[in-house]
Amino acid sequence: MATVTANGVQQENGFSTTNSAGRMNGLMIGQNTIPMKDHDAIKLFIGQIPRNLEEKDLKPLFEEFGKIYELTVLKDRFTGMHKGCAFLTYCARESALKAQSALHEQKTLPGMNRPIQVKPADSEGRGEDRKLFVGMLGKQQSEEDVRRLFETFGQIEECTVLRGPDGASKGCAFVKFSSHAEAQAAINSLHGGQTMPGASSSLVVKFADTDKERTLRRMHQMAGQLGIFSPMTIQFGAYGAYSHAVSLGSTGEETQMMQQQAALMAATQNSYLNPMAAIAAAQMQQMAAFNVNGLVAAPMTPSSGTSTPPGINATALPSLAAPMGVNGFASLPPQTNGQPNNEPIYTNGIHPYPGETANGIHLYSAQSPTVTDPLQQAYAGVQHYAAAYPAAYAPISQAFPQQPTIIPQQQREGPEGCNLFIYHLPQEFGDAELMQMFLPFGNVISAKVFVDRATNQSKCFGFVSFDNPSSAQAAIQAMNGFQIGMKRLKVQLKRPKDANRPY
DNA sequence: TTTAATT
Repeated sequence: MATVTANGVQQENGFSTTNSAGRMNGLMIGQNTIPMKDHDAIKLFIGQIPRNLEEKDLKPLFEEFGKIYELTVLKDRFTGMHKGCAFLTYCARESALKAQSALHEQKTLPGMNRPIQVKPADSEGRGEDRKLFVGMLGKQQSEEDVRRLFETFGQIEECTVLRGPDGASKGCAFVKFSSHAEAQAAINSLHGGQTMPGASSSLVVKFADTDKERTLRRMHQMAGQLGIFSPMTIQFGAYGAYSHAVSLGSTGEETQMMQQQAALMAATQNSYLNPMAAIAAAQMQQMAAFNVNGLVAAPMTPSSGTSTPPGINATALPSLAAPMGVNGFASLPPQTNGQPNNEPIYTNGIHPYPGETANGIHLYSAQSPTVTDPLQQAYAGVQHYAAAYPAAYAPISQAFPQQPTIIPQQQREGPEGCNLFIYHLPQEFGDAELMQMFLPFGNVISAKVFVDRATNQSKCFGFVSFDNPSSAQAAIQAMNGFQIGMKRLKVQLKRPKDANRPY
């Protein structure tokens, strides 16, 4: 029995039902309605979604164009962090087309500085083998100008000039053709052929980077930035090894190893001033921490085949490789690629420090003489945080910055059991950094660093309030003992006797 | 001079 969908498209599949609005609902079998979609339905990628919007918030916006078959907000699989984009499949192909033309680049959701993106997901078409990067454009050249330049070579599906937040062109663009051959033809004719007004050299037309290449470039940039400020020889050593691998042309495993090292560098460099960078490093590592065997790559050991970079202290190397092998972010068997392993494995995945027992009690003989390598210490700090991160998974609903509404103007108390006292904060930390550090664990209603009135200097302690006790507990679990520089944070429930005083 | 994001 053929039925007609809400938008009038004939549908050849089975027994349909309708809801109260008269829309087709799906296939009814007994009491259950199974959603149906067109065989040629299009999966859409939705970009530029504010990170506080979940499926239920998005649904009304998209339902306007037809019955939704599936809507999934993308989350980081490890941190649960909203990625700011989603996949959307309508039951009817036609709905997808309507939504795309009505919404793509047509409106900007609150808090975003770019318009919403609605287009077929990458999985729908073939890869990026028909997308060109165009460099050395004039800063004045618009999408239209670029289009005119390329339209003789074929059907242009997409043309975007890259712009900064202020809207100024970055002098480059992406142009997507409907076929690889068209794209190739454009390269052949245009690359290097002319110099645009204001450009420093001739036009660049080449296939756009793959995801892999992009990741590599980011690593490289990050490593470069770290190198500039790096006070530690070992970081230059790590960077050297990384560059070496790049120049060889990287295999998957080498890429993983580079990511590990980059993460390590980030952890080291930034844990003094910026634990968020350490957090970012931890997130990066999730992508790369383990090789196909589930074993950790041990890239920096002298036996790994990669030459030991000049200037690196060889005795420091095993101390780098070993902790990676022992502790993953997930609980893994204690395999270490042949590295000796005498360390206990803790079932909760958290690796306590020397001076701290497995159940988290501080003995406060903390700075063990056996852990003196600052890199290792910094790494341990990241490990501690990252290992405990899954515990913070559930409460995450508000993402990092760009949420002006959750930045408190003044200190607010949460309910009993929701207020934390944090000591041993870095001198440089202000309210904003404190808040950022605790946002992953839930809804922070207040974050206050105490400041000396006379000097305006931080007193290195502060208070953070959540709106529920389990967020507070998750934060204690993850952040108490978190190493920043040479200090470890003390994170505990605020003593109730202060409860009624603002401070 | 390589995007903000692609399960």
